[in-house]
Amino acid sequence: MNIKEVATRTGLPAKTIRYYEDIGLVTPDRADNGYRSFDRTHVHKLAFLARARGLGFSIEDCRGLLALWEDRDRASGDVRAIAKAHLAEIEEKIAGLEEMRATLSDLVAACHGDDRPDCPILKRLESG
Amino acid sequence: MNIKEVATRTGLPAKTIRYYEDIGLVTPDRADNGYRSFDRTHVHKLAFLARARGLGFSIEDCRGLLALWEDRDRASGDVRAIAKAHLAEIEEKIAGLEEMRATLSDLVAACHGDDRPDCPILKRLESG
DNA sequence: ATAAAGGTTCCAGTAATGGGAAGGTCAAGC
DNA sequence: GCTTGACCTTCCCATTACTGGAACCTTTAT
Repeated sequence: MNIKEVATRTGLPAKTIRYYEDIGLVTPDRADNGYRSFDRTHVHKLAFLARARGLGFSIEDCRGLLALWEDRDRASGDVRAIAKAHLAEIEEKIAGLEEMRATLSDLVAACHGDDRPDCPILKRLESG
Repeated sequence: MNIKEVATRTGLPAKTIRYYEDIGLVTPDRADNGYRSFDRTHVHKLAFLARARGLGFSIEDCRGLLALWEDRDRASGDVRAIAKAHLAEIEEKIAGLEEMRATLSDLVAACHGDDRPDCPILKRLESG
């Protein structure tokens, strides 16, 4: 299977698939003409990566998850630990963004938003 | 005023202040020895930048906000538009992260997390 | 024969810094 | 006067996870 079809099947851009090969996440075979040749397991692996990335796991997280995935004897506790750490990060990010949202929506609400030069948003950025 | 003091006053790392000069956000004077020389207005501007960045405005947003801030005749509607767009972005990010959190916390809850190799998290990543 | 659609490698750029090298400057202490 | 240490300078490389583009080769269809 050539790269374009893999791209269609996994939803990953061809560029990204090549990049994943570069950094050692997949190792497709090569045909005589130099084209990458993917089989079912490669596609499966890439689809796994696409989903994990979609859930916001970093590339390095994915590397770890892949290793665990391919290790028949892995402990599910290891996977859980990665997922839990990731969950904590997500929750932190959400908290930060919610703080921003609160401040910003206060500011937007306070701003009359017309042609007058008086603007509470800038005032706030000016003086803290 | 030398860069270190400005860094202390604004909370921005010296590196970042130099970078902001590079990209044209501030233009400190230069002393005879080549050192950057900041005055009150520079510090004020940098403090403004620090706050705006702290609220998650991008550098380019900041450039726009700074221009409006320095324009005595600006319309507060312009500022409000930037802030509203940013608010919308933040809300999108929060929504995305909350989806991830929901999925992940389901997965973590479903995973027994012991030494057995059976892991619902990997199963889910495997089959979508 | 030619053109389109695919494939390849490599180089550079993104956002917003951070790290560190190599070297100039300044103030204090001896 | 000299040294030490803290500060300043510029410059280049690294980060994350790709994305775009150039230059070039292969396959397929007309």
